[in-house]
Amino acid sequence: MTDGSLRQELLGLQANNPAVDRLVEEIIGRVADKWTMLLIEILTEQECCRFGELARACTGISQKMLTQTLRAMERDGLVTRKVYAVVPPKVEYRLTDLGLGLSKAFCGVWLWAEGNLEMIEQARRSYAERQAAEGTSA
Amino acid sequence: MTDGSLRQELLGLQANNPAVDRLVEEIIGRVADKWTMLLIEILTEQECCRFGELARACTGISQKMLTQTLRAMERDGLVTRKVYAVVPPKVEYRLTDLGLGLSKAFCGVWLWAEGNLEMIEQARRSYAERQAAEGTSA
DNA sequence: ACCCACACTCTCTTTTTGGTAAGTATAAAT
DNA sequence: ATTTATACTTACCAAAAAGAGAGTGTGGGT
Repeated sequence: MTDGSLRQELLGLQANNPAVDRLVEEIIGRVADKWTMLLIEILTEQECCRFGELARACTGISQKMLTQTLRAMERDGLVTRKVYAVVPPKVEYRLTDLGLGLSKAFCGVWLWAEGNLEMIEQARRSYAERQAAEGTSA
Repeated sequence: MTDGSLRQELLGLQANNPAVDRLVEEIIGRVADKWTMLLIEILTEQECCRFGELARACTGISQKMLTQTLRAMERDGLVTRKVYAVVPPKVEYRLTDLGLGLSKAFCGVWLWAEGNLEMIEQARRSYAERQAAEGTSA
């Protein structure tokens, strides 16, 4: 248990291929940002959304970021974008199977965060205390 | 299957408490960045690392970002920081149980990314093609 | 004739992020 | 006396990200 066996065991896949690793890191960096995760969650809860619905559901997002994030997700094959040739315009977004798979994968992280909220907050408090203590003694 | 049952089923926890949701989002935003994920991976592979070892293992990171990320991780209770009062200085970092839990949670995302690399790259190619096609016709 | 939807797009400005490089402390080695 | 090693910290600067807000196209309602 002192070596890399845990990750290997958990991953159970190819031995560290540096090229694959780099790609994986790039994809995770791309995909693991706040808005992407939020949009995935929203689209998991309600599978078909229009642009405006997403804007309302995704509190605090700007139009710009919404468009940008959705485009990136479309590019990566996480969502489909269906444009209706009507006026006023109508566009529907929904997760692809790929996107749904990512949603499930993220679920573990959500669970962890939900389950450990208290511990994290406590860690922060005690860190702050330690800092304060150092401040007074130093 | 048309409503939010999937997430509820997968999460199986409290009904959407907005305050909790916001905290969870904040924590995920904090924790799901490139360097944090990389450091967690490194510290999962080798449970005890000195600052310099991390710097070497985490290719491309600057001292500044390394210190910054490690401090944030310490603050959130993901790593412990053990300082030896020697000269030259010696500091050892290792994951806490909380950090190890997050490592496992991230594992699902790594697996997803590794397992779907090909699909993502293909999605990107076909998106690029569609863009190019629109460019010529429009 | 005019305004409203809706889903953007564009420009401009502010904020945040991250890199570089230099500085710090100190004991041991040369 | 000078250098070396280590783990930082600080100051400065460039680049990238994100927000605000106005503009766009068009068919239908008034």
